[in-house]
Amino acid sequence: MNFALTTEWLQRLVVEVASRGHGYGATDLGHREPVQVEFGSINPTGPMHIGHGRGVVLGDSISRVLEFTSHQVQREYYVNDQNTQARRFGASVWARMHGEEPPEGGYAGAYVTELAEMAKADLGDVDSLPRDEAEAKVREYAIAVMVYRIRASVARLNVRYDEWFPESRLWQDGLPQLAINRLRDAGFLKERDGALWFGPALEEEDGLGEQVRSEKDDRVVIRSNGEPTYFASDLGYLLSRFERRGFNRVIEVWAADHHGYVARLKSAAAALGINADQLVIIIHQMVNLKEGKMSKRAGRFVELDELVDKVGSDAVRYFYLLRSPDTTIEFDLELALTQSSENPVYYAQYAHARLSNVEATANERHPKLPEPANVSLLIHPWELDVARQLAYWPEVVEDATRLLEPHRIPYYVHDLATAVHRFYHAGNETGEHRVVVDDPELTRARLELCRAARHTLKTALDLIGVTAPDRM
RNA sequence: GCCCCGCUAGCUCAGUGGAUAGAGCAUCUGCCUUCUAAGCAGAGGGUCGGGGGUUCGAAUCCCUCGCGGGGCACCA
Repeated sequence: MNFALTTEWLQRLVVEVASRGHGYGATDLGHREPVQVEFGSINPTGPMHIGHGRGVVLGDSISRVLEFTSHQVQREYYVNDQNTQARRFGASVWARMHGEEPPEGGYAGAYVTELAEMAKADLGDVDSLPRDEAEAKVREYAIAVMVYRIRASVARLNVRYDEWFPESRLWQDGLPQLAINRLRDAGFLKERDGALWFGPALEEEDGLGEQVRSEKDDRVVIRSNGEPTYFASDLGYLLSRFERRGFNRVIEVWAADHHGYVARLKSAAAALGINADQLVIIIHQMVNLKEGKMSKRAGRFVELDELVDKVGSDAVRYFYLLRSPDTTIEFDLELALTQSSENPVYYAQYAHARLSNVEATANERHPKLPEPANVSLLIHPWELDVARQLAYWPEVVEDATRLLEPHRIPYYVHDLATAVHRFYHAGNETGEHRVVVDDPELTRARLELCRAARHTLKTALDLIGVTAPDRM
């Protein structure tokens, strides 16, 4: 695409964008494709920290972009409510309720003790039950509280979910069992050392299958003690989504520490008869603290809530989305706090607020303006530059959709805001270049440009979940 | 050992074959009696980690080496 954008073409674009409003840039790219975006699904055994925030913001923005381009999106959080970690968590709370130390590999944070106190108050007679049942009740209770808190944390970041899907529902519906039977019939499972293993299958086509395949690539589905692994649940989860719920595509957002599982899950999907290309796994790199690795056990992590408290949702979202998922973030909390007032998000929001203010001023000064706008009066370079930026927007949306890369949007927002600030500033230099002037026709033409730019700014900010204030 | 990500201005990062490689921050110089200065204009700052290759053309594609981060469980 390399064509000169003529003045006349740009002027017509301004009219079109101003009239389409917030729909400008939306396309039918998705053709109503049913897509699930699953993101942020951490074990509900502790609070979200700033690393989780990155995945949550990324998944939410991908969902927003897909919705904007006519995909039928369902946003899901997969709640691990009965895996090993959940059991350890429940056992830890149970231990604290009885004045004991958490078991080996358990959870030791202060919030565990707090949960134990809450459980004692809310589950009064739990100790009259047999130990197994009591612990299960405590686990259920503790998980429910953590999920509640996670919901609150992500809501503060302007993140929405449609479904909180519990792992236990898969087993109730018999899906992992169904998947295991299917894989067994197809010859993908084998028993060894008393456990049931899944062997790789994807390599068959490349002619290297026999060389690549080895026992160490196998993955346990059912442990030798008869307990299923998370992998067994994931097999059922694939059937749940691709077959029971009929999603054409499933997009998962994972942190880089899980990347090794990508090939395994894809080969499992293929073995189940699902087209592995329809399972899209987006890996984002880690968020590390400048002081060192985050670690729950060492008590060295920053809670997401704390960051949102101090910096605000808009700044947090913009900060995360300004980076490609492939970049590791070294997080400096102190710097984030001191620089919060000069966060680049305000540059964009300020442009929006200025436009809103100008439009309000125009309405006061000129209660009646001519219709329609005579956009041939938009001739200055700073005016046409705004229009030129507007012309780029649909392509940005398309790239962000096709590549599932929302980070392209804040960069566009910045460029559009720059054009807007220059346009506005021209009126500071010389009064006659203001939007609101004595001539109603000229005012009306420039107002048209303001509306087009403001709508597009608002649309773009919406897609990254950042608010567009009318006043700052 | 194997797998994934990164290496671009002093710092943090954009840029998936096409013009003289860009932005923010930092540094320096100007601009508020005005529709909002959380803004605008300008300056300095680059062997795009090294080396090969493909191409009319490479930060971008291929190979290789180096450095940094992450991962290779009957945890998830």
